[in-house]
Amino acid sequence: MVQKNKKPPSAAKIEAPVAPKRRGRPRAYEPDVALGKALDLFRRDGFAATSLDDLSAATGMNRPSLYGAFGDKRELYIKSYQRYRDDARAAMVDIFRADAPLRERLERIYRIALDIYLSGESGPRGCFTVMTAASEAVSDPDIRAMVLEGLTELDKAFGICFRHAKERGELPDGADPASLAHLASATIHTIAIRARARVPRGELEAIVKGAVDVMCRAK
Amino acid sequence: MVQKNKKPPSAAKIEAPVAPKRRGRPRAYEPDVALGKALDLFRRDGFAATSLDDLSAATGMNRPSLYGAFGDKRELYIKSYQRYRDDARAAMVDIFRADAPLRERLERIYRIALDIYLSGESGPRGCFTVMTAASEAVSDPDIRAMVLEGLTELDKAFGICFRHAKERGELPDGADPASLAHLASATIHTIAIRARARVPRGELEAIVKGAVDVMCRAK
DNA sequence: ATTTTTTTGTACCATTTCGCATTAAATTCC
DNA sequence: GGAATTTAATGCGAAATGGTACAAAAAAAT
Repeated sequence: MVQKNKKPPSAAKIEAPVAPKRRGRPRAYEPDVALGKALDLFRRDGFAATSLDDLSAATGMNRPSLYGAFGDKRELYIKSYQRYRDDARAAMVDIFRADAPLRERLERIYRIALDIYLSGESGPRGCFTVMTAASEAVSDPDIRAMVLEGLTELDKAFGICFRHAKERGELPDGADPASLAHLASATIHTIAIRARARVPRGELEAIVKGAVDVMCRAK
Repeated sequence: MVQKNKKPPSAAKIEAPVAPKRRGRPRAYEPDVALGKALDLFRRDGFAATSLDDLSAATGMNRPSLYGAFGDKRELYIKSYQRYRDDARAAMVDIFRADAPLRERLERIYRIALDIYLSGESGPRGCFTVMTAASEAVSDPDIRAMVLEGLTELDKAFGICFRHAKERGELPDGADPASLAHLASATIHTIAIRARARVPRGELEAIVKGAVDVMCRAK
């Protein structure tokens, strides 16, 4: 039995949006929730320390199903990271777009960030980028590209915030939006790291408050 | 043959400082340089991805010798981390102690930090704490304690800097040394992460310059 | 009912991993 | 020179790892 083409050539244009009425045995998992479980594991333990057995147990999928659905371990890791970035972006994009005073926007962003970093039953989960992706970035060009993309995306979003605030007169003329944006990103990074060391939320919030004060002081 | 006491009880007070004239076969390695090699590996690949074979090859010691000299993998990791922290502290302590203007002190600290993070033949090595230790910190209390200690130590050192600067009138009365210290640490953290993503030194220096400008602006 | 298609479940394989047991080598003390 | 002692070197072994082959199962299509 030679199976050569993965997609039947006849079904070229038909793209069922809801219930594609798949042909064979139905899958016993939902890809989205499975990917979420994999993401949790990778985020907690990193790439190397997460075994396929762990992933299999957490997702409820056996190894061949995992492989068929997401590819090998590295592909699953990358898909998990993409998922993480999508979720984080979705949680922040509204705030970045919103037309609110600078301080309020910053406070809301950092509140979301703390929620992301501190959630998790078995300890704070930290930030995927900072905790594991940055480590892989040195040796893996694809992951490195994703990390760089994420870093500059955050810088840019903060940059728009500060430029906007400056135009509105919330910042002094001498203020440099790009530098402030880097400081805002740096504050994200430092709380991600500290969260991982189990620094309690109150302390992290104090650090954030101090940073916001410095970044917003229009003196 | 039962060997029970590791040290001969008779040599209680004698502590030869230079050449102890050891009794058996001389070791073929220097513990210090071997630990340095192990540190390089752990820093590059993290705990899980570094195998004892890798460590054995890099140090030139075979596995049992490694084991005898440093204990198991986790102990070696911890000793490597201690070594890293000692080196980093030694490289910075003079600058922190020095009595120089704030801006100059900060610039020198960041120059050292960049040197540490960007050195290495096979890509930038980044910061041990940020790259691998913070990941282990969630599950390993000992490593967590070391990470926390390192974080607060840096915060405190910067804090002294800023308090000192404020007393000297280099900062406005409204400036909060503690908040500025956290921002200074955050800048360390952000360049450590970016270095790992192979952001070139020039960009990192620009980020540092902007951060220093914000932290030093005495307006 | 039979065929086709897709997924599941079990089991397996080659490799790697950590740790240690054992023997050989090199040095000091007597 | 020989005993004692410390280290090096080889290699074993049990367990874990990433990946896959293969057959059974569950659905649609004919």
